[in-house]
Amino acid sequence: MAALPPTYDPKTTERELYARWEKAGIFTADAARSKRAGGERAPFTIVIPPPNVTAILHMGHGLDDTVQDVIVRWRRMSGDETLWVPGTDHAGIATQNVVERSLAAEGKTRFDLGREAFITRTEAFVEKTGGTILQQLRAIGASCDWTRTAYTLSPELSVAVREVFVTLFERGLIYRGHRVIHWCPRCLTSLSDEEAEHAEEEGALHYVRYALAGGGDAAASVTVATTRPETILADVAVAVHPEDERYAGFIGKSVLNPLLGTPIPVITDAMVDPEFGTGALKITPAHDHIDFEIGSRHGLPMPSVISPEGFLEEDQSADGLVPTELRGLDRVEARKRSVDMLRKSGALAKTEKHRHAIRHCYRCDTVVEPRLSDQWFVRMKPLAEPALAAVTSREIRILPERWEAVYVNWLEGIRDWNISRQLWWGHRIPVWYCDRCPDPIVSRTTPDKCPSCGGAVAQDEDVLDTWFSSWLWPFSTLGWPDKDAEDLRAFYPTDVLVSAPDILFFWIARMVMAGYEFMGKSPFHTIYLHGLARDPQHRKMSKSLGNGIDPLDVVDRYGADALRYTVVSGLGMGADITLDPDDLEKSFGVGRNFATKLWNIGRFLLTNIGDESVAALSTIEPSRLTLADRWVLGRLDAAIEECDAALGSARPAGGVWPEAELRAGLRLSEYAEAARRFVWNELADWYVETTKARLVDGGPDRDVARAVLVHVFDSALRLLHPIVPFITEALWQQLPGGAARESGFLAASSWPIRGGHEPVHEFERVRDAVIALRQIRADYNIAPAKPFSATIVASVDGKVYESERALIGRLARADVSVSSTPPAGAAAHVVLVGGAELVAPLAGIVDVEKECRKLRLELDQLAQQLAQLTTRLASESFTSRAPAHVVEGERAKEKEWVSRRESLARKVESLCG
RNA sequence: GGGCGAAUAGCUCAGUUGGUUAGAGCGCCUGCCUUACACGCAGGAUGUCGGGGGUUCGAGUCCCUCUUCGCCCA
Repeated sequence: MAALPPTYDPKTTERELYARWEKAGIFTADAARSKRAGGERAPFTIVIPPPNVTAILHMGHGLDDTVQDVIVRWRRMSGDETLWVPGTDHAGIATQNVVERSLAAEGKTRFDLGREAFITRTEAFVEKTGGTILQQLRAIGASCDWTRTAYTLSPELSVAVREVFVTLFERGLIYRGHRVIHWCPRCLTSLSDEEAEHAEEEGALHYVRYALAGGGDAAASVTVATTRPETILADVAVAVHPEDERYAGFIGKSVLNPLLGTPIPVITDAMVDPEFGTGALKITPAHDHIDFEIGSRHGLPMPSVISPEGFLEEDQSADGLVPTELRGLDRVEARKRSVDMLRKSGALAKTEKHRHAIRHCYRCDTVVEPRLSDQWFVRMKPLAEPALAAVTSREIRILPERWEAVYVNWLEGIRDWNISRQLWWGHRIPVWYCDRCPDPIVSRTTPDKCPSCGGAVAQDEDVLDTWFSSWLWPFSTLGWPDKDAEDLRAFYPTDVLVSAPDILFFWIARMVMAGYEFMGKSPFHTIYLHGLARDPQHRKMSKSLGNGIDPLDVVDRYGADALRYTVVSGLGMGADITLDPDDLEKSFGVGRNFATKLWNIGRFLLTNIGDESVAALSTIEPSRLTLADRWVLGRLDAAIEECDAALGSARPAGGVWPEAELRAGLRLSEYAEAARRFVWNELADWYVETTKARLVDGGPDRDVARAVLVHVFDSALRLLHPIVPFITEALWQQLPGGAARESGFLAASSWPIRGGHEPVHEFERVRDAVIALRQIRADYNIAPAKPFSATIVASVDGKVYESERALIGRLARADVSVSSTPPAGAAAHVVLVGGAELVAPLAGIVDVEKECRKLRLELDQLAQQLAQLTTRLASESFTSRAPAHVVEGERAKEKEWVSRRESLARKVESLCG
């Protein structure tokens, strides 16, 4: 066998291994093997949150897709027919923006090209640069089924989108509405509520006097507080709360628009908050959501004075309303000018600072403009009900639990979803209008003439919100609307949806709704929401802040396994992960170090086991196993159990999560820690050390050690494979018999199961004795290589020390004897856990003072704790009320502590007088 | 303004239904290149579990309250 280098080199391994996995078809699911399609295996499906087709991999993907891959590899090894569906999202606004920017560089706009040419150009762009991210996912080891790669704008998925639109229209759940929506003046499209994000900003609240019209009391006026004085031009009323006595005298009268001098009525509406500002609200129905509602109720006109691009402009609804000095100004500029004008005319009473939440476009961060327009909406209430019930009935669980409240809260206050976008890149709305007939034509197939009158038809200009295609992702990717599609039968419902919480509403909740509406079943049973990648200042990683980390950079420097291990071990349930873009070594050294450690354990094994065949553990006569052998096998079982417990159930057995499993499972960091602890702190630190002499000594015991080592390391590699797939595969392939076992790939091998090995507590005595000897060595600065002698004084049960005497001595590099009486003379002392004493006569160097100080301190601390324990046990209220096993445990502890205290006291007595 | 959540070692975080002498990684201190590993080994230090009150035999864990911070929705 070739000599292995002392550090693992991911570069020479990872790419080649991935290619071999892919070529062997390990990631390709077979629908026929799914139980739902008559096969033998339980299906397990994850659909990837589709990244934007033009995106490149960032740390958010690195995190999200690592989590999915860990889960998927775990299930694949556990024998499920596992499918991880990859794909991309056409990302309407984002992709259109990118192409428009490239056009702008040529001095052109999309309107110069025209719709068709623009789409052709965008398609070419996507063709060329799109899907890069799918290639990048391979570099981090993502075991997606690439034969099923999907795309939201593919012909297949477009059929699903059209089917859903038409069906919902037929069910009365899609309608066209004329109302105020969120409008991005930069993207020139409407946005849904979710896409218009809140951000707190320092603004100003202007108090403006509206004088009473018609002479009379010249001093009488109503003062209105507004953050948007430039919209005063489009005011059509002032509203007050009907029970607000302050304004009782004004109701039904008119006040003068302070910028235009035209009269507008004072009306009452219960929606007005008397507590806010002055309690009087100016009504501008075309430029505010609430004003629109009030305006509609009162049948008021709705003039609009702001253009789609956000400039003050008149249109036919607002003929003559915009004075020349404001005309053509941008919103912000117009606001300043309006304030000046109001100040000059004396209408401005005062201006206050005002913190308030302003909505911004989630794609370009431009301040959103409320705009009156015609849009298509989905009626959400009926869709929300099953989605809500799914969580309360435990068909779906959300991890971590706290997001469940957020989900419920959102669904309970759900509002209709604006799905039309004034873009060109996306699914064109399947609605046509006839010149002569009033009703729109909503159709699955593209009509060439009006079905009623045979006249010409024109398709709706708008496209659908991208999320209107991605909410179908769990079934559209599996072949729906073909209800007999093999994949759909075999793999729907899917199992776990892994994502960050920021798209809980955009995407996840809507997928649940679509799942129930079109499949009659929830699309998945578990929603796993992980945290976000943040920098050391705790800021979210983002392109604009420049604090991102390129996962490929990390892979290049430390390997994919280092990236994955770092992410998984640092990702507590729902917790954010902190990574430093300026110090990758600090951030990912943890993972790299772990990989190297694993590599070196393998290196030790492979170089010391030799080329002769290794016996299967099952063929080893149990009586030939040493204490250490039995101990490590017991620890392996414990580690498997801990990993299984941390990962939890793959699915709810009866379709509904039982209470006990509802919050359990998918604790990936605990799984990683349990596996790490076993491999590093138990296998490497202790067991491997115990085998060194046995491997050198030869003889039949050598074969026992070799068998146990190979078995235990093989199992450890299996346990770790989902987290660090490359290095475990590379090592496993070299293990004696490795590649010949099972399918030839660890990635396709089985998850370890416990071997029924009892825990071996006696070995803890060995460890304690070794640690105590090392303490003495450190305390007295005895050089590591210099041997010293020590006696273990065990008055009662010294059997373990007797039988493991040589091992203890070797691990501590000391000459150990066991006796029932302590040796005479000055010595260093440690009282061991079970009450045995360790005495090391160190002629000439023992510091009796120091020994006494150490022992007294220990005795004091123990006495104190023991006193508390004794008091507790003496208390009737404790012994009678606490559960029996707790009391029992405390009694056992007391017994042990008493014996230890006696040993310590005796020692102090004899040594310190 | 409404809702949800967080506060545990210098840092990042575990701590599942109340019952261990409160843990891990990183960092820190001391000594070691002991031929698998210095990306390592051995030994060590570090916590009034945000403040206050309560329930309980028993509270990091449950309740109330205050402080600070975060997220979501108006």
